[in-house]
Amino acid sequence: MRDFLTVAKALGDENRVRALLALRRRELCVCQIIELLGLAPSTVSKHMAILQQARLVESHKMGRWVYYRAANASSSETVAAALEWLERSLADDPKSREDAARLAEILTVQPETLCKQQTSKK
Amino acid sequence: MRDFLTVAKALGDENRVRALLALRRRELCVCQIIELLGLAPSTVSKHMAILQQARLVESHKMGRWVYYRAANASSSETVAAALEWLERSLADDPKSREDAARLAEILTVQPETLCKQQTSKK
DNA sequence: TCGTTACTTCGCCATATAACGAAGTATACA
DNA sequence: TGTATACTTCGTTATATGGCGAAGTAACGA
Repeated sequence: MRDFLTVAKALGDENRVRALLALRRRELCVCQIIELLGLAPSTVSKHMAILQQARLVESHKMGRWVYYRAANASSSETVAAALEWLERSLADDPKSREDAARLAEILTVQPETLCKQQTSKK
Repeated sequence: MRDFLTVAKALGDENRVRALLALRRRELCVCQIIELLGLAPSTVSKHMAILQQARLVESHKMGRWVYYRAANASSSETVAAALEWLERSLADDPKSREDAARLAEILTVQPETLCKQQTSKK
């Protein structure tokens, strides 16, 4: 029950759902998710921690970069079924398509360049 | 996206999930749900309104009694998939079983008697 | 080794949510 | 035609959540 509620709460925020949808196939580093969502780094970091707590995403560190990806199907029944629900409900969502297009643009820039752009914006 | 978030938020509260699980097969009037959850009538009414807003439950009025039941599968894809997720994740949940046993007791009492007991408790 | 970079944690604020009791609404029954 | 009943709506309070910037941590690079 607790696991279910943790997952449901994690899926109750639009920005987390957008991040999760973007992470369905490819993995992304935090600065790419920041760019996609247009939120402060600290906010995105918190969102990713909540998704990870719910086991909806996994992360690994490569040097200075932290990469996140959606959990694979062999995780818990609750998580697997939740990701199916997400897929069935939002695969064709307009916002999801919009984000996919924006993500394609973001991916043309090297993560390193992207991060430097973000710091210079301040 | 909005529908998905409304459903996810509705599923993010333990009392609402417990009510929804109880309503999977049989319909219940509000006083029976009040008895099951042990919450104030106004609180239960609000929870049911949130579930109904998300289209996870339907209601109909019979005299003074309002009956709720889980939405049927022919509702939206989002709702149908959400109810499957719930089923797959929590069918065997300990709390769910406990509630099922408690519900069996509650159902031995006529709703009318149950409601009167509740008002007399004040 | 000392800065820069990429991310996280902390502290704060504004808003959202869950809980209750009191008051309101609608329906049965005397 | 009241009065009791079953539920909902309203108003309030305590806590949870999402947002940010500042400060902290870990890793690369000059």
